[in-house]
Amino acid sequence: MSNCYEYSLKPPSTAEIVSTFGDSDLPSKLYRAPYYAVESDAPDHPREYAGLVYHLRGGDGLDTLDEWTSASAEESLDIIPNYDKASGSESNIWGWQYAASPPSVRQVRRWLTERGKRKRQTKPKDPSQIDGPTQANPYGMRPTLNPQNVPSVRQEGNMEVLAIEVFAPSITGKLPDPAADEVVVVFWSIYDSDSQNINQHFSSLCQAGIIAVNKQELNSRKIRGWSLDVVDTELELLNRVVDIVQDLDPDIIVGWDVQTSSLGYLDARAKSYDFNLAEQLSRAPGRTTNGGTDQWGAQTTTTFKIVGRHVLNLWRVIRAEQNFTTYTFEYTVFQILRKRTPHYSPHTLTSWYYSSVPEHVSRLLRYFTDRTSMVLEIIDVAQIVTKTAEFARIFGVDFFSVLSRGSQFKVESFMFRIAKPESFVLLSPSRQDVGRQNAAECMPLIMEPLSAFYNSPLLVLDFQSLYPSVMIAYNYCYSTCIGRVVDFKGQNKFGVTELHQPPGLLEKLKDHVNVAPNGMVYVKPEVRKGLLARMLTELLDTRVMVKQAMKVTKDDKALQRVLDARQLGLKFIANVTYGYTSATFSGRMPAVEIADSIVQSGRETLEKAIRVIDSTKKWGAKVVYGDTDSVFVYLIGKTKEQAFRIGQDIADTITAMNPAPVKLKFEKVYLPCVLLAKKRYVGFKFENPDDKEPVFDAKGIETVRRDGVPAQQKMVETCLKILFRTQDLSRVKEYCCDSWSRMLENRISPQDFIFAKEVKMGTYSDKVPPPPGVAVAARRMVEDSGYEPQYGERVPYVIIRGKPLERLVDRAVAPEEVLNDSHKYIDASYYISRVLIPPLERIFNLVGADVRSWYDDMPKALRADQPDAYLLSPRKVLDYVDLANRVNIDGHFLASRCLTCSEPTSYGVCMDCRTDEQPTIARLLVKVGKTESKLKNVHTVCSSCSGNPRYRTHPM
DNA sequence: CATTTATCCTAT
DNA sequence: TTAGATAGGATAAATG
Repeated sequence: MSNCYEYSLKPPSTAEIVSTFGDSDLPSKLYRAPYYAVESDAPDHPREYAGLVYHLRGGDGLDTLDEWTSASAEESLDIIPNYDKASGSESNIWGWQYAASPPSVRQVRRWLTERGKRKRQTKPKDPSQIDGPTQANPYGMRPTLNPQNVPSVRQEGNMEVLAIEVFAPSITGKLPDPAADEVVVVFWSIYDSDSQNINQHFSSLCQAGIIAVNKQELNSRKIRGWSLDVVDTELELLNRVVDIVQDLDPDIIVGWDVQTSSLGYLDARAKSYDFNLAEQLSRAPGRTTNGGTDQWGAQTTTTFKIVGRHVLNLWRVIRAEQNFTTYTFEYTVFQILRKRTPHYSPHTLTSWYYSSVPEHVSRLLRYFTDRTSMVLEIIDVAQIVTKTAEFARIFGVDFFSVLSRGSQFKVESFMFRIAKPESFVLLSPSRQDVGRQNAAECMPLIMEPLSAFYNSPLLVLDFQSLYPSVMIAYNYCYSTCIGRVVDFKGQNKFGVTELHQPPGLLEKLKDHVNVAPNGMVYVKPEVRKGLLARMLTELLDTRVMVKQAMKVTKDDKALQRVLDARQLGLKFIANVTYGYTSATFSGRMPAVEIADSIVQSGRETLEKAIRVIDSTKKWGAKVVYGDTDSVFVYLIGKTKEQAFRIGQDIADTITAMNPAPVKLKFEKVYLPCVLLAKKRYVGFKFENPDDKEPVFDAKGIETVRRDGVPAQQKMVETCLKILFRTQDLSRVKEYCCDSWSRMLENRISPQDFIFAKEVKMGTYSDKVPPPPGVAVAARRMVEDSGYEPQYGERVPYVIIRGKPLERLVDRAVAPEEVLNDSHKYIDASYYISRVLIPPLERIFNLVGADVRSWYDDMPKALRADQPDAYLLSPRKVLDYVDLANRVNIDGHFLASRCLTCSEPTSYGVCMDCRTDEQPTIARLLVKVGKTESKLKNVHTVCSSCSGNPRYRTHPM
């Protein structure tokens, strides 16, 4: 390790744990925490802080230790092992010290008795790496932040990742139920997440195996690259899994879904043998952190935890990282690995397992081995481990906290590293204190846009990191505020506390203060540079350095990835620091007054910029929209080239008007563009003057939202493109009418009409009908008790034709139902009237077209048998009930014609054709072939047309 | 027919 | 125990 601040992200090995804590007294929680503080005024729940122990009193049995009630911060530090008070170094705490959270009474006692006896193991210090400010390092930043000081690729920093998937046949054909269905095969694969590996072929880095319960057909089937291990019983199989985990000793265990399959299923099975899997797999034998209900884990990461190893629930990791319309394994594989993978129902898999055809068994094994290695491949391609590890280093928190904890924890951890050398102690308000804060009074500026179609260049400029810049420029911080200009309600409240400044302070400092627009007074940097300003300056500067480093190391792919992750981590902290001050609901140390100062200053900065732009004659510009930190400037009658010049001029002028580092950046030119509403606009984007082809760029509208259907996204985008390219409304109309008639004739792919929205079971009000996705999921739960959507899972559904006035919820069904039930039809008129027309109407109203009339005026022949409930009043709909019923009956007959000879029948293939087998089969095969090639064609056309892989159909 | 409530998802 | 913020648009369905 190159410097003393380097610490590993890997959990400790069993040997290390035992050598640190001894066999008999392992801490209950081995996740590495930097160090802990016990707060003084929340006796019920001492809260851990990534920082100093500054008071040790009350709470968690510690109240028996009377002598500590009056302990000063200085004294308290002594009880932390290896804390070197003289130098302020905590090097060993950052090393392999693992702390329980919070320290037990026993642990504190032991620290007490061992104090003094303990031999300190501080490493010799390199002067450039001392925490305190030096000339080279004026703010005493951790060397970790300096890209030059950190070896970008560590010799032993890589982690071993083990993927586990399991197969349990289910007799019922439903999802396997851990209470009844035994696990018969376990698949595992391990790889080394070293970022140096990117040039090697992925499969060459893996080692993999299958553990199967003895079965004749299975024993003879081999999969290349996978060792086969045969056992006699399920219990033996579980023991083999434990052996393998202990033997390979991975740092991370992963499954696509570790709650209901993979490890979660194994754990549930293990319970029936009274066998604690988590305990067996752990690195601290006999320890587990599981038990009880862990709602938080279930909703964010995983409830299954193993002491000493990280358990990743891959779908949740992906959900947090990527914006997908669904998070099925198949869809994720397609999006990330760019390949297709089939999905088989538990019923099919089970039938393969019991099949006597050897091919079936092979197929089953192949399916799962592929799945297991793809889990690792996703982790590799999406850079999950390396990215998370880099974030952990930047934030100064442990690996798992990067995934499991919120932004406050990370800001705090980072802030503390700046606060400590300054001898600042963060206060720790109680929930009540936080709740008693004043209400926020300031709001960002969001202009009402001049909604229109803009045919001349529209400039977009935004202030780069406005809030962090404001904090730096005006020195807004906890540590620089000296109160209000005028007392509020007779009090001088500041955040969660009361300010008691010495009398005469303001007089003394009156030439050295900034007064924020909300009436708070802050000292200028020459008096004291604020903690937040200091931290943000470092963050932004370091980020610039990292970005520069990226430019000069273009050839080193591994390094690029690390640097990119580092840059993103820095950006993250800078962006959420404002949020930390304004976290009024759950805040750990919020201060509304600071948040208000920032917001109001930001607002005034923007307002001033707008005034200047509007009033500067030479630009001939008009501000038509602005949101928080951005301005949209219309340059009527100017060319694209002029626009780029003026844009740069505006940016420079406004930047020069503002204190550093506030900077207005010229972002892009839209030509043409549509402003629809606040936070909703779309245009053809040019980022450079010499860009030839514009990029379709939309914000807030249906094309970028995930609560519509693919057809809606495609149609809105295509119509907009036609409008932008040709400005010919008749072409748009032609396209729309064409699409609608195809829908009415049912010449559509159901794929394009699937909604998929998040479902959060257990959070819904029972006063109103549930959202459609919830109703669909609930119905499926009745059918298959094993099925319960995970918290936040996106449940797909389509809307089918139903009786008029039937509620939408009752017409929402799972997509498979439409495919499997010939009486169910996608409700084309619902989709047209309620899903497709409204967004188009909003857009084309602005150019004077009436989209709905296009539909109303369409040749009605096609729609004669479908009264359109959405065009009628509810009363009139009732008149149509009879007709609708007839239509339904008619539809029934129409759909039920023999597939080969077209004679009416209700059996798919009529009895006559059934008896005449050979020609029927031949005809059916021809039909299947034709239909398949048709479908393939459609897919090709579809994807080539949209050009966006996101809209390509995928296996469900 | 307008307003309110519940829900979802996005912009900044 | 955990948990950045607010503003805003949109739909469905109940309510006044």
